[in-house]
Amino acid sequence: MLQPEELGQIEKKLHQAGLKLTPQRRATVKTLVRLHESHLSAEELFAKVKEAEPEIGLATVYRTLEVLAELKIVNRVSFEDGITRYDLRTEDSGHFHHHLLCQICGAVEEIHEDLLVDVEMKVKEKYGFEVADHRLTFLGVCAKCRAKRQRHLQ
Amino acid sequence: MLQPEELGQIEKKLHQAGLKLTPQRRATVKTLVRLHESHLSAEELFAKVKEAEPEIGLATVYRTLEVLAELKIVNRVSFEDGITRYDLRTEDSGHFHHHLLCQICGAVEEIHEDLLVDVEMKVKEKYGFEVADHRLTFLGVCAKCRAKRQRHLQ
DNA sequence: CTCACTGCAAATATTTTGCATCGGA
DNA sequence: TCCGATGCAAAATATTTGCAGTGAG
Repeated sequence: MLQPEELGQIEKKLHQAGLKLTPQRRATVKTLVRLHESHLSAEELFAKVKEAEPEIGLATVYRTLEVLAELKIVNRVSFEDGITRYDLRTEDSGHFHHHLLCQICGAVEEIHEDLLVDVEMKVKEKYGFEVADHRLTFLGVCAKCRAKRQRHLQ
Repeated sequence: MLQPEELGQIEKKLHQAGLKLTPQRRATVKTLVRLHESHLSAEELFAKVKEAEPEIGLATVYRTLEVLAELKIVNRVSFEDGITRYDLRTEDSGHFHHHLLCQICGAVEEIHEDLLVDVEMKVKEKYGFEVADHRLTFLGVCAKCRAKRQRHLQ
């Protein structure tokens, strides 16, 4: 929805950090914004970026992702499968988002609602731990697969 | 605390699943229970098990961990560093536990308190997602490092 | 006695790095 | 122009697999 906006924002951030805006970085960021719902791995992103920028190398994608993670533009996440995925931080709210991973169909849905405000406060008070960020994934059965299961039980 | 108890429980589970109780599996499970607070990687666990069972191979440790994960005896977890770690499920409560990962010193602390009862209910109601399990890690600064930081600021 | 299990080494998969070259600022 | 950024290939890690031999049940 606010994708072009985000694209500009991110390029600005890169610029402010004193980094060069190479065509490879542009293409990588652009693809990342376009497919931000997909939770791509480095390899997958590489394949997508290559469509627009065939000269790009996999190492550059890794290096760009590293830079983006340092600038807090993306989060590294991993869903049990040992592959690191990259998740664009939503720029609209300063808030994190959570994931719903369906164990039947493998779909990952995002929840853009901070459910942990109270919990984080409790962690701070009770354990003296200052929370800066979090990773929360629920594993279970998504609405679609639940419906499907119902149908099959008849 | 209830380690020997757990050890027996786990071996019983393996047996019930029709799996052989080889010396390698015994040694692996025993080490896992003994060091259950360490969040070991396969490689680290291998090194530890090797002390008691020098003949064991790394592949066996991987294969044993796979079996244990299938039987829900361990959870796979990963803390952003690309390495899969294995976390013994606490047998005492049926409940999950959460992690506090200190970004300064790298320590991982466990919280054995289910903070998400309300949140999971909300997820079910609002998103139609049936939660079976979750992974929750807070990233931040642990109490120890906070104290250290205070001292250095003086 | 049988077949699941194992060790070892080779194969894969994933990510990082060295280095000569290129090109954005 | 200059130094950061890139591509490529090689290296470093992490994990899986094929296979012949072994031993738990």
